Amino acid sequence: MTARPRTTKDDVVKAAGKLFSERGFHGTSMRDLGGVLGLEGSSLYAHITGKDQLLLEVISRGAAMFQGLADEVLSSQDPPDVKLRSLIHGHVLIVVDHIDEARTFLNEARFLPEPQRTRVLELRRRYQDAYEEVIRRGMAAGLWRQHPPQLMAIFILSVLNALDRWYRPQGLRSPQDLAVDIYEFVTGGLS
Amino acid sequence: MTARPRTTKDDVVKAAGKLFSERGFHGTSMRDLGGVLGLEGSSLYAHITGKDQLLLEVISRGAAMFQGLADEVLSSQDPPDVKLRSLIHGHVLIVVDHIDEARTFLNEARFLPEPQRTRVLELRRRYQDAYEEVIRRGMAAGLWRQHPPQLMAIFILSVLNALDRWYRPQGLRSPQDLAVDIYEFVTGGLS
DNA sequence: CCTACCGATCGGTAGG
DNA sequence: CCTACCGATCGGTAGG
Repeated sequence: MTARPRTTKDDVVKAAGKLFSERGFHGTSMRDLGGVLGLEGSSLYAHITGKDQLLLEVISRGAAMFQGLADEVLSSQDPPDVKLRSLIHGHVLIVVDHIDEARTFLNEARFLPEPQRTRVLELRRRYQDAYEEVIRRGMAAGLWRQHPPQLMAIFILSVLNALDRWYRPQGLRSPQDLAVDIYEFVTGGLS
Repeated sequence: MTARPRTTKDDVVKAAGKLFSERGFHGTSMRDLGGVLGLEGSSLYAHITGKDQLLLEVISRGAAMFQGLADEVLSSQDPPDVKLRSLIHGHVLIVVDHIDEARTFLNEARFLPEPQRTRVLELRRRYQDAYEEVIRRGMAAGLWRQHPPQLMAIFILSVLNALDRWYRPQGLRSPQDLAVDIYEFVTGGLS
């Protein structure tokens, strides 16, 4: 009655994200990955061409979510403070809902072969630029005190990017509450 | 005339810190490490008993510096705001002056075998508790607005622990300036 | 998707 | 600190 389970490429990429984020890229073997999927390590090569490609695939998923958020917020007509609020809320939700891809994107990109490594670092830079731009406009509009926008962007992203290190789903605070707390904390620093 | 260079255990631990922090523990082989010291990989075992022990040694150096800072600040008679300022300045200086050990302590501890791994995580917890305690006392003294102290400690440490990801010695900002910027940013969030 | 296997590399040891 | 080496494991391929 129940459909026979069949491993798809999506299953492989998801499982790889979990292992890469927990044990690191170099701490994960193809046999480990096969093991959690109930396959031999060599069988994975029916779905992918190599371990490096698998890493790129996981990281690209993470990158796409953050870039999608930045594009959406930047193209809106909201004032800068609302935009910053949207960036923070969106970022928290991405980390909460897709923690493996987010962690791999943030922590394992350095193990990508060139030129992919450089490309991913550029994507992270573009994401940071989105924050910087919103902050700059908010200061220009008199919403926040004057500070170096680049430094403020780094500080805000420091708080957001550390989320994956301590966030636990069973925690008392909902993702929404957490986003509000972070927004208030960082705008306190901007005021 | 010049003394013959001779590799000491300290050289080995320092070089290991550099490689572990740059390439990760599992991305560094004993032969890699020997290579940067001008030795064969097998020669390293005259100085150490194993790769795991080497990781513990690097991490212990990082842990000791942070714990030393926390002990010193907590035992002082300064008011909470001065204590927080001292913690932040001390933390910045540790990261700036000993970035390899700090990064390895922060990022590679999960690869330690048990029970060392748990012990190091407890040290990190104790370090966070120091921040929490200072924040709690500052709030009780009316220096800062009431917020959950644990959450504030996490946010402040998020900014501090992200330092190793972007700090560059050739940057325009001196470590002292940076510490002031961080203090103002996070106390803005506390006010 | 498995079996059988490849050459390369891993952490580590023996003996000097 | 090196040479010579160990068994284990690595990413990956051939063939079915």
